[in-house]
Amino acid sequence: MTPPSSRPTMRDVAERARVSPKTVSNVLTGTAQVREPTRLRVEQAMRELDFVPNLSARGLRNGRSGVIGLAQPDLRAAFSASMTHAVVEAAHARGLVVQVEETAAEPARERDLVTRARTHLIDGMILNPVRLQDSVVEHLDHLPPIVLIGEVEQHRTDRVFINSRSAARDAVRHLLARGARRIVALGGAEHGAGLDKATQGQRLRGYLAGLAEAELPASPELQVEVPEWTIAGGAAGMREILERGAEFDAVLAFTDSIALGAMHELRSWGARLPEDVLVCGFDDVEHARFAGTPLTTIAFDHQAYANAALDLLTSRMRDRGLPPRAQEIPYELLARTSTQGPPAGFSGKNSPI
Amino acid sequence: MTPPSSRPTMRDVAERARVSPKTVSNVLTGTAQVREPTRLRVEQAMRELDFVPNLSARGLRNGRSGVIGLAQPDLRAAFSASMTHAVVEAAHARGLVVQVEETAAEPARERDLVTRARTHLIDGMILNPVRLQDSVVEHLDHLPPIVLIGEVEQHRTDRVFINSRSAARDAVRHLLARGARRIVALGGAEHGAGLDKATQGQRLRGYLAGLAEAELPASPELQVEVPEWTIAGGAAGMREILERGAEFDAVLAFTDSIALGAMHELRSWGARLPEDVLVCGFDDVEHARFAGTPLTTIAFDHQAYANAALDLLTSRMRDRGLPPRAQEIPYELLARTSTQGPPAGFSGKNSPI
DNA sequence: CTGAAAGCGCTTACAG
DNA sequence: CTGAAAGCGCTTACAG
Repeated sequence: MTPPSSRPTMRDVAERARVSPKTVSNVLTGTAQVREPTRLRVEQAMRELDFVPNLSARGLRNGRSGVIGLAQPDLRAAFSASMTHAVVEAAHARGLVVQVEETAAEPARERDLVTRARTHLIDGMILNPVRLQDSVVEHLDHLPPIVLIGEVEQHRTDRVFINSRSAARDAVRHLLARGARRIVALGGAEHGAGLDKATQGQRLRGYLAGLAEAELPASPELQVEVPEWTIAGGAAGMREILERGAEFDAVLAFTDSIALGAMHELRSWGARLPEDVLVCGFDDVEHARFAGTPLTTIAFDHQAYANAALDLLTSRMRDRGLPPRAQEIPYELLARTSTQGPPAGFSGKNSPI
Repeated sequence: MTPPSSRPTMRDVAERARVSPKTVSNVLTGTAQVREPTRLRVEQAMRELDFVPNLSARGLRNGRSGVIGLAQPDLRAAFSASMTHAVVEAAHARGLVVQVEETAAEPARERDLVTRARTHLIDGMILNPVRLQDSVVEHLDHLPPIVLIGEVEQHRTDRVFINSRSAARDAVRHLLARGARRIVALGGAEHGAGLDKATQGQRLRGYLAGLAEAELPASPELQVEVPEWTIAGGAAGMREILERGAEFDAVLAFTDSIALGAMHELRSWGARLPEDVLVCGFDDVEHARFAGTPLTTIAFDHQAYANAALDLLTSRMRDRGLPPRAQEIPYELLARTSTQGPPAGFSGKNSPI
């Protein structure tokens, strides 16, 4: 094992520049003014020695590491990838680096993360929760600053969100306006844990509200939960609806990845898109626009979302006593080919595979 | 600012358990045997105080942080997302956490990362290089252990790779066997920097080799570089070929994301897939299988790839004196709908948009 | 199996 | 504007 001391330290720099370590520190952090010639001497010594400050030592001393955590359920999902990109960019702009965590692989992972977060050298955390918002809140006093992303129903943590309920209702209105009457909810169901889960619950509520205001019935047959919000998960959910033999003419998928899986499954059962079935997604990830049938979706500015999360997080890192804040990011429905109606309708009974 | 001392320390635990700090350390690290009753007393004290070790202090003391870096060009790309997932899982299994970096956003980012890597508290780094393999090699002595992923042409660094050259040649053979004769290379070109860049160069060489062994000419008109290996980048590259008025009957895209963009662009120019044009990608990301026209691609085990990278990295973290090692991961060509030939052929002249 | 001392490399008061 | 001292919270020799 290479000994830790193989790297030059501030002390080495100080000796070479003939100043005290404190002056080197001043040059590095800009805490105090340093006279030009002294500063140049110190900088040259740093260059000559190829000095790099030891962040463990700095972290130990001032209690901050410059690292934030970003925890998401499944890093493979397109929305996660887009959010990781946006958070890394936003963090970089603020002099922070990002440690990523994945919570959905094992049930215990999200709880572990929250209870053991402090062990991970992080100054703060952005968490896209699947299950555990309550237990986050319980542990809040023992945790580093946390910003939740998504529609978590509590008011003790900072959070960034889009109004998923209203967005889902808008999506239903759009599908109805394009001639749909029997809309599948792909991602949540009233029975099951549907309404209990943060983002999923809000989208389901919006779906139900959209049907209600059009005085259309909500049919359990047209609702299905999707455990993994991936393309494969969406395909599996769609298959379940099709195997039920349900009749429908539109699908509201709770993410774009789910929508892509649904479109694939529908095509393989012989459905024409959008002639038979309209499809709407959520998130506007890159492949929504480039899908075989370009996907209508709820779009919002992912970078603005990440910037808001980092603003909340860094302000709380400066002052943990701030009241909890919630910031809403605007969305818009982007109509693409996948909802060019009116749809003829489809059913798994039409064409067993 | 919350003072660093707000958390209980090993000293607090030691006092409560009536032992020395050293014993607490022994319980924590398992360095030395601790008698059962003592250990239980210490563990109870840790629980009562909600003690979590300070990793900055541990890192300062033993020179390791337990964090590895993962640097990729563009975190939004589907392959990056898949690799991030796989590396996080592999790291987790080894008790490590992952800090992510993005290098393509600004030209200086990759160099910065390499020259300043040590500042980032990381014990090692997995780097998917775009430009800078040479300068990585130059700096190697001053860097933490590095594993390169991708087809970098040098032999001083540990690396994991698939044989992209042979894979690209296999893809060309496959396209030719399915009836193609004029194959677009979407991602690299002989003129331009085509052959100089690691992965891109290997795939281009394989493409040229495949044509040569069939005694078919390589036409510069059918080659184009794609600066961003994303869906949008693929669409832009395909558009350039189409606007040249080139005639072709197949596309070898250098990643699946590029392929998806190409398929979208082809469709919007009126091409039928695969009736007019065959398309083959690279990487087998999830959306390749679920594309409107399921995509033939070069598939390999992403998790095995990540595991290999971590094995190389952790072994080098233990012993920096090891000779450089290269590990090849096997691939296979997965034939899907997008290469069901024979293709009729297409040209941008057919249908100006 | 357990303890007392020293030190990893920084930065923060405290002096000048 | 610069310096000498102390200490952040651990772990590593060194004793017993």
